[in-house]
Amino acid sequence: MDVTPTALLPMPTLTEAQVRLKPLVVIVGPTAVGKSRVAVEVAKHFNTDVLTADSRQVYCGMDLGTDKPALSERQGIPHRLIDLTQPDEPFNAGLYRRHAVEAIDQLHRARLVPLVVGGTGLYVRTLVRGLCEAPPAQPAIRARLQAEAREVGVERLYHRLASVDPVSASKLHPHDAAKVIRALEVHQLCGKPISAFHTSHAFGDQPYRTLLIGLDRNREALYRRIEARIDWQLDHGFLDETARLLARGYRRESAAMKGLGYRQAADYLAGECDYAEMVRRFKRDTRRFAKRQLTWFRREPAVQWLEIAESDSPEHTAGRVIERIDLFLAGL
RNA sequence: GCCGAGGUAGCUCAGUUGGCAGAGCACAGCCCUGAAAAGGCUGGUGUCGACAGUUCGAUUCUGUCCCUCGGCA
Repeated sequence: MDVTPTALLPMPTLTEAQVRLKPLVVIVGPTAVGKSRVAVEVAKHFNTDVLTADSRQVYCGMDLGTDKPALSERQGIPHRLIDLTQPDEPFNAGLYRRHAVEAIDQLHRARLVPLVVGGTGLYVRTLVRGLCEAPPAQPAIRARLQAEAREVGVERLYHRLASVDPVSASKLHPHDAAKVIRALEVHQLCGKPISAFHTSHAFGDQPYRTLLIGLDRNREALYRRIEARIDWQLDHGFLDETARLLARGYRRESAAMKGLGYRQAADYLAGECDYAEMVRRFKRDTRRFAKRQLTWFRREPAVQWLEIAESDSPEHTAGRVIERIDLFLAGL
């Protein structure tokens, strides 16, 4: 960090009393709403880092397709919780939480406001409301359950779940392979139903004093931005990035390569659809994803929503966010 | 102007031997506790081009008109 005369650069650090309350500011919103640009401005103002909450930006080498901010866009602001692992390594909400808690802790020790920005609802929730103590995924067990689902059908697994954990079964749809498998996995690992962990935890932790800000735009405008961004990515080497990852041996079935865009691009590169169809699916699936994100965040309690108008600059939106944060800090 | 074909959901179309219409895509809503950019669920009233006639009843039959697309002039 450069040594700058404090008269020119105010350093709004937290007081000891504020730090003790463990404040946390989180900016959420659908993909392409403009979170990253705003976050950099906000981070500059508070002289803090940007902590991303993005399940895809954690992978090294997946840059363009995950809309990872380029170095120039970061404007000297450290971005953390990016590039944490390789695309063939398992990553999950629990690992994210561990990394994030550590980063937040460091910022608190420096008496700075931790600023989390991201679109992965579950990851944000693990910070804001904690994560239950159920055992983490165990690759061997999971692989076996997946194979079984493929061979005999998910319904059979669902039926088994209904006998060992009727509570979970009643909450899941028999076709929801991912969650049925996870529930069976937990039961196999520790003999306890995952529903027991969920019930006792109930997202009841409150490790931080949190301010949640949601950014949104008019739906049509958001969709236009999504499509424009995808066109830009395709014009700037997204297919090359995908080809490079495939060439390095990352399989199409891996969690990382099943991400938006990579999946469609890999299908196209394998000759399974033409270019126009690939673009169509990439855009459509991204629109649908943005919708799911909004459903999730709408349900998250206490989100303060800010609607961004087409004519608003990132600086303007950042100004509105900073106002909310100032109010929040003043109330601590 | 004449001859064809057609006008049904945002789009492409199916259909009703006359009984208040249905698929795909698009879209909308929802669920989610270590795969979460993943995974799953739900949703179709639309002047069936307009008007008139026949009929108990017309989107379906008849007539006129309007529009679209071909072909011929």
